[in-house]
Amino acid sequence: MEVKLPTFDSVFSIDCVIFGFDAGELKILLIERNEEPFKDWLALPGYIVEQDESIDDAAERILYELTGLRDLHMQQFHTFGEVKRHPQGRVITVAYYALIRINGQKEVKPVTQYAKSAFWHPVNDLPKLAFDHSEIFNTGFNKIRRRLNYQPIAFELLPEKFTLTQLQSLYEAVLNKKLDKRNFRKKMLSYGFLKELDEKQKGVSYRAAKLYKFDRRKYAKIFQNELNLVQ
Amino acid sequence: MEVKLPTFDSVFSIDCVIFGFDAGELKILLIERNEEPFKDWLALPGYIVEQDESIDDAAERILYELTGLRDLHMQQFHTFGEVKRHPQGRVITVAYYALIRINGQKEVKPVTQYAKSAFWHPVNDLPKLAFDHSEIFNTGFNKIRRRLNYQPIAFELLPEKFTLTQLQSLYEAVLNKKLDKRNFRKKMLSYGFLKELDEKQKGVSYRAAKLYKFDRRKYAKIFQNELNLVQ
DNA sequence: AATATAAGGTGTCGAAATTACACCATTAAA
DNA sequence: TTTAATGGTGTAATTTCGACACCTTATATT
Repeated sequence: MEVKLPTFDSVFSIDCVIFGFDAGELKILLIERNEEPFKDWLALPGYIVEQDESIDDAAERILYELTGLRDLHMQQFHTFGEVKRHPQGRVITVAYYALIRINGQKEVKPVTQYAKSAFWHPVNDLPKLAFDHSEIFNTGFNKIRRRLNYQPIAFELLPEKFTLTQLQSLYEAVLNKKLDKRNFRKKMLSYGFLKELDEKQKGVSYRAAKLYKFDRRKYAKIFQNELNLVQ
Repeated sequence: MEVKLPTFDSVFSIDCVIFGFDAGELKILLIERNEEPFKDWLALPGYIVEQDESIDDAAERILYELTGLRDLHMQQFHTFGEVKRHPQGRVITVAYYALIRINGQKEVKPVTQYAKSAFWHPVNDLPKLAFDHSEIFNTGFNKIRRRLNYQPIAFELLPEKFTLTQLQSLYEAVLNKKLDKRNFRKKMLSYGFLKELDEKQKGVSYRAAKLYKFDRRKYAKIFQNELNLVQ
């Protein structure tokens, strides 16, 4: 039996592709929908922009409502405006991405009834998503892959203190290729925006690695004219 | 006396930043508005997206109606969604750019009454534009400056057959800096996507230069993984 | 015919960046 | 004490980058 849905004329909406990095794996945030159409499907967090809020504000609000996450640095990357994207009417969607540290403890949980749940899912082997969200995800993933080379986005995904191996495995996850350890370290250190700490990794069952911090001020100075960080 | 304008709830619109290159100078296409608000002001060509057309289709249609130009390869670059952008109501605008050859003969002329005229204007010394169009232009100019390094956009601005000096002066106009002639030629030729023709420039009062063509197929092969074309 | 003008076209060398490549050191657990 | 796992390091060959100057050719001018 087919459910008859109401229709509407035309709305703006926001969809969010939120990347996290955890246990050497790149993940994105998905929700389980609780409303028709695509009820029970997995989808990107997204909803409708209000009359009196900018799209940037809307992106923050919507992400919060659907996942409980706040104060991310979200950036728009593409607008999807095909006519038949949404079964109920005309929807033009501005897609945003953000990068975030997943600390084991950080729980994600919808604040509204619109989503049943929210959770992290590895970017490899994503299931089919609602609407054209698979396409939106792909577009976003390609964007950050490219931006990795000229913006310090890697550091938003890592904890404040990180090891060079963690940094490298993040690059490898995003670029989807192996990098040479010695060359990677040489290059990263040569930029001068990594601050070596007097601290070591803890709780590992092998030789502990030195911890580093990302020095935002040095970065800003050096990269006024953007460069490629990795080949 | 203040004119009272009608208001509306919310619309999508398109604005176009169309770059052309002529006589060694980079230009964009402006219209003179024929309607309130901002009647008689200069503005980017732009208008409202219809219910039943995709934003890409709308961009093509709107550009045609306001300038008579057709079949450009337009690409979206940013969406502007501040609340107070438009005095009459909420407007979210997807901005597109395109690059085009200005052949002396190619006239631009509005097809609708919405614009009084359309014309090319050098990107240096642009006047203040209607709405937030100055900001839109700046954002677009920065985008193509960056894309110049990894997309063959230069070739869309040049005539089909061009000299290396023309190519270089286009790069110089977009990047806004002088480049070394020998290094530039060495690098461009080394990529292998320029086809040397058996023809020379005509009608110049000095030694005629060889003409080249851009070889799209070779380009596509070489640049599957994008590179920087110029430092 | 001679000259002036304007742009076309070309090569080298040093510096810097990139790449390929392998082994010993350290720590914790078994 | 041994094993397992990762940390951490240097060099040499190659490639790319950037700086740099002069002769050639075509047309216009006298």
